[in-house]
Amino acid sequence: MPVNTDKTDISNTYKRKLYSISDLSKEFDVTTRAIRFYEDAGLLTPLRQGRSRYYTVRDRTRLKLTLRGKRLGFSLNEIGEMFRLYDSEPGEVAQLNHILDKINEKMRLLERQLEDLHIVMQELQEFRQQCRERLEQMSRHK
Amino acid sequence: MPVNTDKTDISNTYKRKLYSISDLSKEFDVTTRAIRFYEDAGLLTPLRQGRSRYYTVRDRTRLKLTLRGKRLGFSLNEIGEMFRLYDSEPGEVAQLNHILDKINEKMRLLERQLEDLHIVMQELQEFRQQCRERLEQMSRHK
DNA sequence: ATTTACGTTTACGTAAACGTCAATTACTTT
DNA sequence: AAAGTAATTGACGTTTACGTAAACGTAAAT
Repeated sequence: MPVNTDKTDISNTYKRKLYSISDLSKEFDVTTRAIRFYEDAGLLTPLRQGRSRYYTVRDRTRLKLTLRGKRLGFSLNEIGEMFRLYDSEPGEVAQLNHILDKINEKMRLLERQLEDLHIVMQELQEFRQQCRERLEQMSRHK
Repeated sequence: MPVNTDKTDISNTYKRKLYSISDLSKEFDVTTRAIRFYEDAGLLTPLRQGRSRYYTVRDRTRLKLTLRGKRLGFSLNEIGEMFRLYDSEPGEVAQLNHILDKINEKMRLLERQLEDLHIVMQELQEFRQQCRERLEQMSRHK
């Protein structure tokens, strides 16, 4: 549940769309330590009211993207790089082409990963099938 | 190129199907250090002729599987676990069912990863499209 | 015979991604 | 006011997966 005390400047300014660190921690099942660590890594930039952190919808989204990236094996640095690409004002043509290169590189990686994934899943299915046949045999053999 | 001196016991016994550490290192583009590390982790069990290591086809396959597993984000321990499952003599029904549970667990993980992969790839494609449209605009604006 | 290439062991180093205290602050509930 | 609850800031510890360097062995090539 979002933080909502309605007396702080911050929550008025941002109209109740703020999350505390434990809100996010619970929602995504990560420790608060990890969340702060992602901040150190430049992935999150929560508002500060004194010492307290308040996370916007944008932060929440970024956290979600971060965790998804991690599940795909990306390092926090790589994830940060993608965020920076996404946020960069694409002023010049050269800049835009550079971003396109980066995107294509990531895509190649992901395509390879997709291949790997299919192979491993198929192998696992075959193995599972073998196990099931073994079980069949044993039960018929009584 | 596989090791083939034809005078050692080992290469006669295993009929020329042996690889040196640098053969594998080159073929799969991993350092020899990494290969030895995988051995320490119990993933490879090369033959020994004195101090030298000789890798069988089985070792080669396992190395390939190891690297694929790594690309999918599995730890060496998890990879080892899968190898052990695969090698285990499925004596009892209980044992077999346990293996099936493990397999199903991995499959769930991989399915989630597949989802993540599709989502990220789609996001990247959209982003790429935006970049291209920007470029179009700029070139027309000349 | 000695360089060159390849391989081995041992051991310490390192980067990433947090975990785990400990000490402190702040709020709120009793 | 006291106690409990949640958050913060260090700071050090830990695990994983190797890198790197030293010191030595072996075998082929010059």
